[in-house]
Amino acid sequence: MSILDGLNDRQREAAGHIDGPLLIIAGAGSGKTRVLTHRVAYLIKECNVDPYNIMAITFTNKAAGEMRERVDKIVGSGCEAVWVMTFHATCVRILRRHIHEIGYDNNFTIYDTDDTKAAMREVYKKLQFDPKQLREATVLREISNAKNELIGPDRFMSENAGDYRMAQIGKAYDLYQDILRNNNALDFDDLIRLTVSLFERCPEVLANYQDRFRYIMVDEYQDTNNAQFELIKLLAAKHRNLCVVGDDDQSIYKFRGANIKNILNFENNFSGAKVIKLEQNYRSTQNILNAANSVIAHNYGRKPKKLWTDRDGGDPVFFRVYGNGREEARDVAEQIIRLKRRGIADFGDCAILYRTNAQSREFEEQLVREGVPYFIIGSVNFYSRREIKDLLSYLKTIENAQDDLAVARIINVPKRGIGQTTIQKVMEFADGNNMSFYDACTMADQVPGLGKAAAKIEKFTSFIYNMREVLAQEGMTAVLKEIIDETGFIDEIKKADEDDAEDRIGNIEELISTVRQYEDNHPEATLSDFLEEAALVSDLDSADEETSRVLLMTIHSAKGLEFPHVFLCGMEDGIFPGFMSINSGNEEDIEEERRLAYVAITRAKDVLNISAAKSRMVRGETQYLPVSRFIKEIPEELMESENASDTGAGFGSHGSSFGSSYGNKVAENKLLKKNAAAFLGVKAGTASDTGRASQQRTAQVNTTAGTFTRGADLSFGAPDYGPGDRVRHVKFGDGTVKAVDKGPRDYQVTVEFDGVGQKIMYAAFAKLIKI
DNA sequence: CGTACTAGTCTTTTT
DNA sequence: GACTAGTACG
Repeated sequence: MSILDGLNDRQREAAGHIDGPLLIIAGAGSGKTRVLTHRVAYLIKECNVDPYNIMAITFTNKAAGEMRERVDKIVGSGCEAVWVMTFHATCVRILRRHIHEIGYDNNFTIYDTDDTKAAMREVYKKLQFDPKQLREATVLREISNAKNELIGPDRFMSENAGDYRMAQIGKAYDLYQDILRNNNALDFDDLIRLTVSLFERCPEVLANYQDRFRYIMVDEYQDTNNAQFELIKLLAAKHRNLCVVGDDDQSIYKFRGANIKNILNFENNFSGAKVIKLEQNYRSTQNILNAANSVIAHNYGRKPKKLWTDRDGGDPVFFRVYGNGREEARDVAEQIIRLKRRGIADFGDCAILYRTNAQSREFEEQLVREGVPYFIIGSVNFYSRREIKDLLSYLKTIENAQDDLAVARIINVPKRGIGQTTIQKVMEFADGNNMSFYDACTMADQVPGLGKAAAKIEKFTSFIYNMREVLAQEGMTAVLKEIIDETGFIDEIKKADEDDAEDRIGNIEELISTVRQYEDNHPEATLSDFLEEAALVSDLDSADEETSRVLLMTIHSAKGLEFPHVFLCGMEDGIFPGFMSINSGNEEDIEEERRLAYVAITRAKDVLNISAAKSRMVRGETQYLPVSRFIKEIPEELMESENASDTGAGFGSHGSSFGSSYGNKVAENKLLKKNAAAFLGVKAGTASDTGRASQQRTAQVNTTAGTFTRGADLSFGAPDYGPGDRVRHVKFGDGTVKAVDKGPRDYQVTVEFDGVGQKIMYAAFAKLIKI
C-alpha cells in the first residue's frame, strides 16, 4: 500500500513527480495541502530522501503549522528535520547564522509596520521633510517596492536622480536604512532582500544551503514577489527539484509586491517544467462553483481552468439588497440566529466576509445586540496593540537596549516625568557621541542641560538594570510580571480611560500566559527567541482555536479557509471593487479585485449569501453606491435575488422619514446632520439636569434626527436614561444605571452590569441603549 | 512637563 | 467616524 493511495489521479501524479521543476496549478478547494503533505511523506518514506534535505515554504504561520502537523501524522517521527516555515521565518533562520558575513549584527531585531512608521518619522525630522507634501506612508511604500525589486538605496538614488520627488524618496530611503542599521533592526522586506544578497555575495553559504535543500516546495506561489522569486531560484539552482503550488486566479497580493507573472511564466523560468492542474473541487456545491467560474472567466491572461465537483446542484446563491449597512448587518445576524435555531448550522459554521476591516464594526454591533458569539480576525493584531507593544519594548530593552525606538517608546511609559524635550536632548547627545540612546541614558548626568530630568532617567536605567538581574535569575515570565508590578502599569491603564481598560488588562494577562506557555514549552529558549516569534506572528494564526463562534474577517484573511455558510457583504461598486481600483483606470486593478471576488465565492461549502446596501456610511459620510459589477457576472439562473430593503420609516432608515425628494441626497443628509447637531448643541446649553423633561426632549430630538444623532453629536445632549433605568451596552450587556453625572465634556454614567460589575463610562462613548 | 482640546488625515487589502 | 499629531494652557 502506497502513501499515494487515496489521492485522485491528478493529485497522485503531482505528489509522485519527484525530479525536476513542477508547477501544480491548484484550483480552490482542490486539495493542494493534501498533495504537498503527501509529497513530503512520499519523498521520505518511499524515495528514501533524508528529511534534512527537504524544505517547504509557506506564507503564513498557520499554513506552516498545518502542513507540519499533517506531515507528522503521515510520516510519524523522523520528519522534524524538514524545514516547514514561512518565507520570513526561513530567512530569519538563515540570517541569524550568516548575516555577519555581509556586515550586519547577527543579533538583529525585526521591525513591524508600526516600528517602521516610527523610524520614518525620525527620518522626516532629520531631513526636515514635510509630511503634507510627501506622505510617510508613500515613502514607505516606495521603499518596500524597491526592496521587493532588490533595489538598495544607492541604486535607487542613482536611478531616480532626475526626478525630484523620487530623489527625495531616495534620500529618505538612505537615511531610513541608516536608522535601521543603527538600531540593529531589519524590516520585513529586509529579511528577504538581505538573504538574497547574502547568497549573492557569499557563494559558499549559498552552496551550503543548495546542497542541503535538495527538494524545495513553495505554497501559494502566485503570491511571491520578485525578491522571493530570486530567493527560490538561487536555492533551487543546483538540484532543480522545485515544486511550486499555486493558483493564478487567487493572486490577491499585488499591493504588497506579489508578481502574478511568477506563476504565469514558471515554465519559461524553469525549463523542462512539468505542469499539472488540479481542477476537482472537494469543497463547494456545483452552483457555487459555477458562480465562481463565471466571475473569474471575465479575466484575461489566466491559465484556463474550470473547477468541477461531484456535488451536484445545491442551493442557489442568495443575493439580497438592503436599504443601508445597518439593515444588512442586522439581517445577517438574524439569519445566523435562524440557522442556529433550526439546527441547520452552528455559529462556527458561519463566516462574514468583507472587503475592508472598517466594515466589521457594524456587524460587531449587531452580533452583540443579538447575543451571537463572534470572533474578529485581523482588525488589530494582538502584538501591535499599544499595551502589548509597550511591554514588548520593555523586554527588548532588557534583552539588549540597541533599539533606540523601543527605548524611547517606554522611557516615559508609565509616566516618569521624562518629556519630549529631555528625550530630544539625550538623542542629540547620543548622536553627537556616536552611541545608542540607551547608552546615553546611562550617563544622563553628563548630558548638558538636563537638570532634574537626569535623575529621573537614572532611575529608569537602574530599573532596567535590575530587571536584567531578574531575567537572569528567574526567567522571562517573572521579569514580565515584575515590570508590570514595579511600573504600576495596570494602575496607569485603569487611571487613563475607563472604557477599554478592561480589554487592555485582559490583553496583558494574555501576554503573561503566552510568555509562560512559551517558557514551559521551550525551556532552553531565550528572551530574544520569544521576541522573534512574536514579531512574525499574526492574528490569523489563532483563528482555528475559535470553535463555535461566527468568524468575521476580510476576504484576504479568508484565503485558504472554508465555511459551510458564507455571508459575503458590502457588494457595491466603490467598496468591492474599491474606489482605488475603479479610478485607477487600469483594468489590471479590477482583475485583481475580481480574483478577490473569486476567492470569496470559493470559501463557501454549502450556502453562499451575498449582500449589498443601497446606502452606507463610509468615512463618516453616507454614500449611495450601485450594486457591484461582479454580481452581474454571476448568471441569473444561479442566483435568487431579493430586495430586502426595509421600506418602513423606522429608526435606522435614511431619507424616508424626512419626506425628502430625490436629488442630491448626500448633500441633503450632510445638511440635516449639521442641523441636528446644532439643535442638540442648543439643548445642551440649557439642560442642567438629567430629569424627565430633558429626557423627553432628547427622545424627541432622536426621532426627528434619526440616525444622525450618533457618536460625538450625542455628547451635547443629555442621556435618555437616568438612575434606576435598565440599559444595554454593546460589550458588557445589560445593567442598571446607578448614577449620571455631568462632566466637563460629557455625562459620566455609572452602571452596574449584570455579571460584569460596575463601570463608569462616558455617555457619548458608551452608546448605552435604554431597555 | 502634562493635559485637554483642535485640526487634519485617512482606508483597501498584510507577511 | 476614528485616530493622531500638533497646540495652547495650567
